[in-house]
Amino acid sequence: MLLSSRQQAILKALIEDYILTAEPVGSRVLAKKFDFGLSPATLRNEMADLEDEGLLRQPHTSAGRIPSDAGYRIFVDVLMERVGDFPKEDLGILERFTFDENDLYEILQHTAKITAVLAQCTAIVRAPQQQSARLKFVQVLPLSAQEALVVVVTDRGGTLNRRVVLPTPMGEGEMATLTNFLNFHLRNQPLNGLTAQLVGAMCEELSEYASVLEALLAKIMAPAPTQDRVFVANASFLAEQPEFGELNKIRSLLSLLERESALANVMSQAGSTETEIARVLIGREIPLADLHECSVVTAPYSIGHQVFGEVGVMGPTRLGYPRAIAAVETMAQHLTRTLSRLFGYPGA
Amino acid sequence: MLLSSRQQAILKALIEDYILTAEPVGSRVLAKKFDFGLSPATLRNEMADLEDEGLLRQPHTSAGRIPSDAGYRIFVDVLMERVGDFPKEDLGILERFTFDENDLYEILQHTAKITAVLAQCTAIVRAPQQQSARLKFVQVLPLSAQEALVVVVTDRGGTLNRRVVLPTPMGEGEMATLTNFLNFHLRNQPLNGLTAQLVGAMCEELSEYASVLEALLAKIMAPAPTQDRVFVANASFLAEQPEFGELNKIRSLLSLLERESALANVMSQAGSTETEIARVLIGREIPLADLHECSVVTAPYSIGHQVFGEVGVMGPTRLGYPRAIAAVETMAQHLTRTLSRLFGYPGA
DNA sequence: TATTAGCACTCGCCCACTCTGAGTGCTAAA
DNA sequence: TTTAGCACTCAGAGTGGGCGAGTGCTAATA
Repeated sequence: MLLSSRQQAILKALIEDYILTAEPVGSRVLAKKFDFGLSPATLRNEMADLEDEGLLRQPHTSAGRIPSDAGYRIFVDVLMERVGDFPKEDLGILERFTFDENDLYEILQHTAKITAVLAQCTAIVRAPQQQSARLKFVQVLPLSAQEALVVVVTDRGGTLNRRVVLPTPMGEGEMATLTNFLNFHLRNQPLNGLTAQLVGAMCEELSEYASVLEALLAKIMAPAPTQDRVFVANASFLAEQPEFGELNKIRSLLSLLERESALANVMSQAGSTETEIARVLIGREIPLADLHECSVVTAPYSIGHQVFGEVGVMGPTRLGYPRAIAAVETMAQHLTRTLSRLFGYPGA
Repeated sequence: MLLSSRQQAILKALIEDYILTAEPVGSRVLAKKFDFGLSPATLRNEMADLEDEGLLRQPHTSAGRIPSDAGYRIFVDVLMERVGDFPKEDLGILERFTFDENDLYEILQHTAKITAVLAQCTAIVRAPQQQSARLKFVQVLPLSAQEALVVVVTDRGGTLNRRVVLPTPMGEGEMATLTNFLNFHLRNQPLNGLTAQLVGAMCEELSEYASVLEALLAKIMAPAPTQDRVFVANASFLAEQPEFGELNKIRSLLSLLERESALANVMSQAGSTETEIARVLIGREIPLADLHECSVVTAPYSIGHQVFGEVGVMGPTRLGYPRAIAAVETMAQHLTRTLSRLFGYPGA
């Protein structure tokens, strides 16, 4: 199953042509477009061999060849030329977004959009549930004597703002005291780890404010969205692809894109373990029947050395892999940098 | 152009059948399904009259009739029976979402999802740009000696959290002073109304903190997303509709759903002036060619007596109008209540 | 031995054609 | 005013032939 360098060249050319045209590639066009110095007949023989190896297949007898999943795999692993950096005008898009101003989810949504533009296909960004996030900082702000705003900052970049109706009126000084008390006890605690026991202990310690504390802690512990959040951009790209010309396929893909948990699953399973390095899943390698004709490319991003989520793109197996990989890695890096700058507190 | 009550009954029955089946309705099925006590021949005559009035049309000679935009218009304005309340199990969905815990955008996203379930079609929720929002409250929190978190609460329910690198280190006491100073000057100011002049005056007044103030104010004024934000749910519903069986139509609709500004336009123009009252736009009434085969139903929601955005649904002109209207109005009410509770400060 | 030209063969696609059935409009009778 | 009957229309499904792209095989060639 070792390919001669000529076979490699043919396979590479054929795949690149098919990625561009979406048309099965015949021996004649292959000979004409690429200068192998070989006749169509010779190419036919080589192509037949490649088909025997399982790297190409024919949609039907009188059609040209298209790559199989295995063919794409070799293309991605061995044959393909990685693209270097994106041209300036593309990266200019990055600058147009002032990430600094926005909150985590807006940043991720923007990232998805930019990734879609760079990779020229559908983009997906996953942010994991904030369940196990740890509290970095909490502050109780007076809105009125009866109401307070609780601001919680987590080590995952999340900021929760929650409104609490106070059981008893309180002054600003009391709230400041409470803030100090809460920070002392809760800093570095996981949000979902605030057990009834801990709450009880705290209420006991500051028994005069027990009822207020209980109200506050209830809000702080209140579960963030229990699901992973997933941001999709340029979904309509999928509808443009000729391989999804059948209505059923489009429909199943569209509805999949709306099932966030399924998407999150794919993303987290597809992600490589190495941060900011792309991993490619091709066709049936994806453990989800709806995506057996698709490929996904994902790269994890991180905050403070901990993988935080993935930037990914998705398209038919006939995907512009070099571009997709570059886009996904570039954006994962960018995201890691941005998030670390914004949320990576020195003490973390 | 006055319709006899018999014509009205026929028109109503025909539209209701068409909404259910998506098949052109012929005289035979009409006679069979509904008990008019009339023969198909008589119905044919009436249907021909209704067609002359422009309320029905034939896709082709040998097909049944389908409603025209004008026909739907009469159906919606006159004929249709409004649905009362949703059954308990449907409204149960509402309760499952604990709106209280989430921030504005999450609430709106949830609202879109629930609306889609209730109306059984694609849902859209618009939140207008926060440009003209007024500052209700600002607080500077110390993250470290070098960094602060600025929390801005607006009268539109938005909470902005922005990280500021301080030009000079500051203690907590100083930050508290700054917070007081900022609140005194900025309360009730529109965020986009912080002119250079005002900034200058403030810096002059507190000249010792001029550089810090400038950094803080730059962050506070930094534009929120300049576009309206739009939340879409159940987009795949559109792909399921037989009237969008052609790929081109699906594609144009999908790409439209991704152009937030265009959507926001439609929503804001379609919105009625009366809050929580649905307005229906049918087919070519929508000033956007891509939607000439669609209908949208929208109802504005508000915070503190000011219209804030719209809850809407969208589908083919063959839309379940009664359900759609009820869903949209229910959710607009719910949203108004929720947002007023969460963000409608007494002082507003 | 590797390559190439030639040729018969396969098969999807397109087009024209027919047939069928649903639904109509019109006319004449009830 | 309503209805039965009938001729007519037309989309859609099904059929069959021609076209063309592309193949595999064989025999000739370098």
